[in-house]
Amino acid sequence: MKTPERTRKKPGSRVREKLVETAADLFYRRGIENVGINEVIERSGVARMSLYYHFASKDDLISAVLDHAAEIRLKALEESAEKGTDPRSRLLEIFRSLKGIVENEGFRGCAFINAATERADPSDPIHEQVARYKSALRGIFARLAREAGVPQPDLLAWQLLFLWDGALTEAYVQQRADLVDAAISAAETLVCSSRSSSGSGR
Amino acid sequence: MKTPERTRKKPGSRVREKLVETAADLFYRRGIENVGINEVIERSGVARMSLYYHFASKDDLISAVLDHAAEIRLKALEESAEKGTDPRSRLLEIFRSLKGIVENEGFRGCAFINAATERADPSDPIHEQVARYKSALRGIFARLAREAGVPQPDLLAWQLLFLWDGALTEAYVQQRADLVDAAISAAETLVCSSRSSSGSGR
DNA sequence: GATTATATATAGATAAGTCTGTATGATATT
DNA sequence: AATATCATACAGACTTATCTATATATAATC
Repeated sequence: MKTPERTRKKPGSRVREKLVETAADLFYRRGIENVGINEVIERSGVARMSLYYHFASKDDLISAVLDHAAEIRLKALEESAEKGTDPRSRLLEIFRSLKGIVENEGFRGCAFINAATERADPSDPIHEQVARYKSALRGIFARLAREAGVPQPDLLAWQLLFLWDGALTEAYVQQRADLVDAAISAAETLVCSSRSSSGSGR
Repeated sequence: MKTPERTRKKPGSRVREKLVETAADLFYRRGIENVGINEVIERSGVARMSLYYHFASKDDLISAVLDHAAEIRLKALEESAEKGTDPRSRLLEIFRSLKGIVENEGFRGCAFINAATERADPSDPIHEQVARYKSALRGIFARLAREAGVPQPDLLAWQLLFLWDGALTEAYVQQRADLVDAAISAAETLVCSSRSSSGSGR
């Protein structure tokens, strides 16, 4: 059974980093299954066998790419949240950061949803990884909702996650970055409808 | 240049129908790009050249499959809406029908979003088809919202579409059909927050 | 009615290209 | 010497689409 944990062993290598970054970009922009190993190594300027030295398989590379993407994205969202002064505004700041995401050149929806879609089999390890990322994102929502004192923080967190995913998806499908404004206003409605005992009107 | 409009000419053929139905099932359950035409014809019990007689290419078959799926889905949603007595409840009835959709054995998210995701290139004709379907769905939302007399029916329609897409996506990613309850309650919140002058509180 | 044409369907072989992963050996780098 | 990287060639398994030849059944025409 190969050695699937080779990935975690030597995380610090310039070649390895280059492979992950290049693959992350290619996989996102063109779809994981539409990008072959050959293209990854050509664009990385790395030898074929160097890839298979660092990664047991293409799946192993994909896994590393998703880990990398999750780390970056979650960190960026936490930073966006810090722009808000109270929990409620921190929640909305995260949603406002959607704008920058979808306006990005080459935006193509949520990388994690895309990955889960391309791998149709729900028992594929990728699915667990995607579910974990989405749970982490939902965890941020839930934490802020709890801090804001809303009555059902977990419910609100799920609802905000639906809005998040839906906005990313439609901005991609309809090719319209401005749609996120509607998502932001929906988030405001949901957040403000979940009143705590003490709160400011809008 | 062959004759690409052959598809539309003779829509009524048992073999053709069988191909579309079989492909629709296989494409949805396993992903379009993960299913070869070999499998489609084997499962259909149809000869290879019969497929290429009715369809110019695999892409042409995919297009027919999406048309077929859109027709069925939109019709079913209109029927769900009829269970409601007034525009507002008709909107919510559509959302309640989500439950049955995600509880379906082999549920794998939205077939149209999945198709758009697998075809990464936004200029792929499939994208237009997917966008058209989503616009039709949003059109249903917007019509009912207008009939309900909400102040910004188009805005509400987009927001409901985000919820719709997000709920389908997360129910798939997290493999939890019960999540749609949270989406239904969010829809209620949004619909009821978009008050018309005369309306009942909740 | 007999003949001819057209539409539909089948069968199998195969072209031409894709893909992942491996085998092998040489070469740097530390 | 051990680790890391490179360069090429290759195996084997896929893919879509094409080609050729054949079988029916219906429709058009003489």
